[in-house]
Amino acid sequence: MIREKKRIFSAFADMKGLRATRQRDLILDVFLSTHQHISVEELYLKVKAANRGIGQATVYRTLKLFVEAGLAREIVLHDGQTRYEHLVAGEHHDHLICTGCNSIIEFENEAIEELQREIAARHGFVIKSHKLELYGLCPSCRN
Amino acid sequence: MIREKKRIFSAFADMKGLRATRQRDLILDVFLSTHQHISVEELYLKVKAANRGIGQATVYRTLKLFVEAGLAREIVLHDGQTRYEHLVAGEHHDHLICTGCNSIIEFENEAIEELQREIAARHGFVIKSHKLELYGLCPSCRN
DNA sequence: AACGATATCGATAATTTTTATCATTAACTC
DNA sequence: GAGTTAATGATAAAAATTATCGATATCGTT
Ligand SMILES: [Mn+2]
Ligand SMILES: [Mn+2]
Ligand SMILES: [Zn+2]
Ligand SMILES: [Zn+2]
Repeated sequence: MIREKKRIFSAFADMKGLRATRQRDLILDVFLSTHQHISVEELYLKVKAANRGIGQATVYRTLKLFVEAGLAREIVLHDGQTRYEHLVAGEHHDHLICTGCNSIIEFENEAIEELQREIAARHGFVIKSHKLELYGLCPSCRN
Repeated sequence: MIREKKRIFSAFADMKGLRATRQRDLILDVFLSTHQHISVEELYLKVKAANRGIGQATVYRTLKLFVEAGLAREIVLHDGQTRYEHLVAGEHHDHLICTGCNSIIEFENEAIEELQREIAARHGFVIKSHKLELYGLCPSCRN
């Protein structure tokens, strides 16, 4: 999986005429080693722990490349912080978020997706992307 | 409708012990005269046109009060700009957005809402709010 | 392997949006 | 009307992201 994603980025870089740099390699390694929904600042700190010299502008720039390459998705939740998560090709999911502890549950629902397409079609739109976030309290935060 | 909303805000202010100021009156008047999805900056300019002396911090503060009073909803779309829209008590809608011309179509779909509740229940959540945005191209922007 | 062109980097300034601070002003109570 | 204090407006500050730019590293070509 990780090896595959590295290959994808490498191919993307080739196609776009981008150079292979130590920084991009390292940031991709660290990003792939993390789990879901990491903020730029959090990732920057992790990367800096491995290589003191890396600037945060580079982390910002590189994450945008990952999105462009189809490896990552940018998500902005209720708290306004921009986060990135791994993107699995061909898959999609939405988020159920606890406003108490900020935990996130991912879900997929084809019935909703189909209804979305119907609504869009009714207005002559073709959907390119969508964002569905459900906010509530998880079982442990309800007490 | 407008008179009713002014009454609601007035009652809200009484309840919270807030004072009735010229600024709040004016900002509410201008806000109610606008149509959907206005940014703070846009509203600030409109308000300033009516009364040069008003500060934008007051507009920020007052819009938050409108939300608290149930008169307005804050929405943050793809472009990152925070906007406010009138809220009709007991009603809810989601957004279909054209990424070409930024036009917005509002829709309601009870079937989707029901599916959302089912998904949440499956994870022991009770939904407090949700956000559904469909992004695509409108008929005129598809050419 | 060295060269040359230039993409990329890191530091930092600049932007953008929103919030905090605080002295002054204006509502409300009596 | 006087006193109390919430609210305002100007401005500083914070927070997040983007732009700028000289120095450096990459890479195709020698
Ligand atoms: Mn996710
Ligand atoms: Mn709307
Ligand atoms: Zn929780
Ligand atoms: Zn359009």
